[in-house]
Amino acid sequence: MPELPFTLDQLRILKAIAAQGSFKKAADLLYVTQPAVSLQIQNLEKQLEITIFDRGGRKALLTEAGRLLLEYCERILNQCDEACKAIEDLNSLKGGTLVIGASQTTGTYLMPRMIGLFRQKYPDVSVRLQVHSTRRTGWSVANGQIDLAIIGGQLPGDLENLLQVIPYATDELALVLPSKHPLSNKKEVLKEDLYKLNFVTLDSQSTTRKVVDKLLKDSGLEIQRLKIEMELNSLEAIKNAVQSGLGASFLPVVSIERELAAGTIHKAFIADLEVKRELKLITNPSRYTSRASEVFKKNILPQFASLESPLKNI
Amino acid sequence: MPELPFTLDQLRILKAIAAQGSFKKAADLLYVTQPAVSLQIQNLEKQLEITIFDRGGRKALLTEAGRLLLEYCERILNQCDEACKAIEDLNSLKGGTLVIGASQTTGTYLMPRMIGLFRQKYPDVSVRLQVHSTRRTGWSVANGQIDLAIIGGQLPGDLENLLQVIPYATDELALVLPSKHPLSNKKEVLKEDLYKLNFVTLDSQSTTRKVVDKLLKDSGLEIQRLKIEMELNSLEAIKNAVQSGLGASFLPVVSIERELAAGTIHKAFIADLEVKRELKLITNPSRYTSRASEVFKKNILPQFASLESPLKNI
DNA sequence: AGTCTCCATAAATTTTAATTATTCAAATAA
DNA sequence: TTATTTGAATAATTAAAATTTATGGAGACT
Repeated sequence: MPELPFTLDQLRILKAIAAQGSFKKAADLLYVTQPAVSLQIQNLEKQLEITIFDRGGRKALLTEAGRLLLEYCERILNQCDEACKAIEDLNSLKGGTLVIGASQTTGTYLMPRMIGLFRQKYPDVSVRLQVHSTRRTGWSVANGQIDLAIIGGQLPGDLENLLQVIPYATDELALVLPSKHPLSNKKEVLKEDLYKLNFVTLDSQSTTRKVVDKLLKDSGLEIQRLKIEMELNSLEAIKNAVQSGLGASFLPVVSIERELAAGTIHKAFIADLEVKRELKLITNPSRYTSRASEVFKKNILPQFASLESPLKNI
Repeated sequence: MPELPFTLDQLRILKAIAAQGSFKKAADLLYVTQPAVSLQIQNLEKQLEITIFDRGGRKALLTEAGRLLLEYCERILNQCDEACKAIEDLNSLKGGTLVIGASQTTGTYLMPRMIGLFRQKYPDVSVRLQVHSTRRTGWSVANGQIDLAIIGGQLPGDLENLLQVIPYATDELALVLPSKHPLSNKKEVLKEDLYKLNFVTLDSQSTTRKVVDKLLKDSGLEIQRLKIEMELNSLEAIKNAVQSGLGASFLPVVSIERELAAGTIHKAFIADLEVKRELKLITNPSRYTSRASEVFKKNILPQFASLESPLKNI
């Protein structure tokens, strides 16, 4: 590693003298005294073993070496200014990238709206959405590949206390029926009715499926008595299956808003059962938080938060 | 004038850490202690209001802002290195330009050889030769447009004591005759013989002409008695005229070497007269002396110097 | 748990840079 | 010419900044 033979301050002084044609004027311009300027240039000349200025007459004139150095000087100082600007832009969210993680469900039905809102406010920050399993998403947050993530399931225990997990909204997992199903006419269904239904479910690897199973079990249902007609690995496929009358399912309400509005699918109310899960924001507290990530958490997410979410208090 | 938000040292440290992945290793690399590195990065982060490194785990990882800054950092440091190299080259004569002034005579017959020798030794220094009148050459040296000059005449009085004038060689102004001229057979001619000759001379503006006139006058000749056949403004033209038998002339020996060797022109020895002028190096002592100029004066010129020249003692 | 590595922090020291005051030299003006 | 002004160099002092030594704490590896 070679020593640096000059400092940016010296270059700045050099540039000022060259522009002003005088040590004194340069000193005034830089708000320092004239000897400060003289000494710095002397140091510079000593270190580079060159003479930079001809101080003969009234004006300080550049020597050949001086002109050469000045060229580089201007280039270097310009680069410095540019660097500053780029950093400022990053600070003021006029640049940079926000990397968001999400599970299949949140990534498909929730994130597009959130990201849309964010981009509307900060059009100069580019956003990258990575949809992966809850597990993998968690790890990405842990090792910094992802700035923040929204998940609907449970993190592996080891990650749970490594990361900051903030529930910000509840997502109902609604019992949905084909619109021409007999139960669709009832005002509400009972737990017992569930055993009579054929279910189309997500495959058992899925986080959402696990959540549903756990919630049903916790509320006293014997899930092994539920009849599973088929297992699919896509919510869209399940929605189609339900609409075709193949069976019932528990689906996140966020994923069926359009179908409910169109009436092609029926959402049943269960008298004595509420299947709800929490949507959580996960971040890595032991890592640097980008300004964009900060803003997303503070300004965007609360607009999607339930009333009881801690985010509402920010 | 904006303040500089960082120093080159900080950038150097940043680069080292990024390369080594560790504050400590960077410190070792730069031969400083680890806290020095830590503090500088902290200052940098404070001044730019960004976080540059994620110091969570075993390795120090760049944040987004850090990566951005590093890009500029590398560019800036590269420019610095380049600047150093350019300066070094200039110091070691691997670049730069030497501007030499000369009068017509020296410029035509002497400088090409000198410059040839210089370029042979320092092929990376480009040389610019400016041939002008002695007067104009003198002024160019005075105001720094020319690094050094070789002249054969007298400088205007005001320049004389402003510039450094070093006689480095004597140049004989030989009496030359057509080879078939009757006097060419004599071993030597006398002053008196000059009055019988027809002269072809430089025009009266020329420095060389003035020098010749002055020298002849000083040695007791009545120059108005000398018959001037014609006045030309080019040495080459005069040489041709002499070779064609049109008359005699006083010419610098340096300008007729080829013709003497070929025998197409005759150089007469005058018994009681030596017409010699001094060739002088002129420089401006109150101005910066480039390395190239220094070297030219110390290494090249002495090879063309007469024994009694002060340059021989360097 | 224990050890090791790495980074942060604090206090002291050293180094560097800036200021004030003064001198010197050249350019301008009387 | 001499006096005055202006710009730069120098010296001594003061102020600021970076570096070091010493120490503490947190995470990683055994």
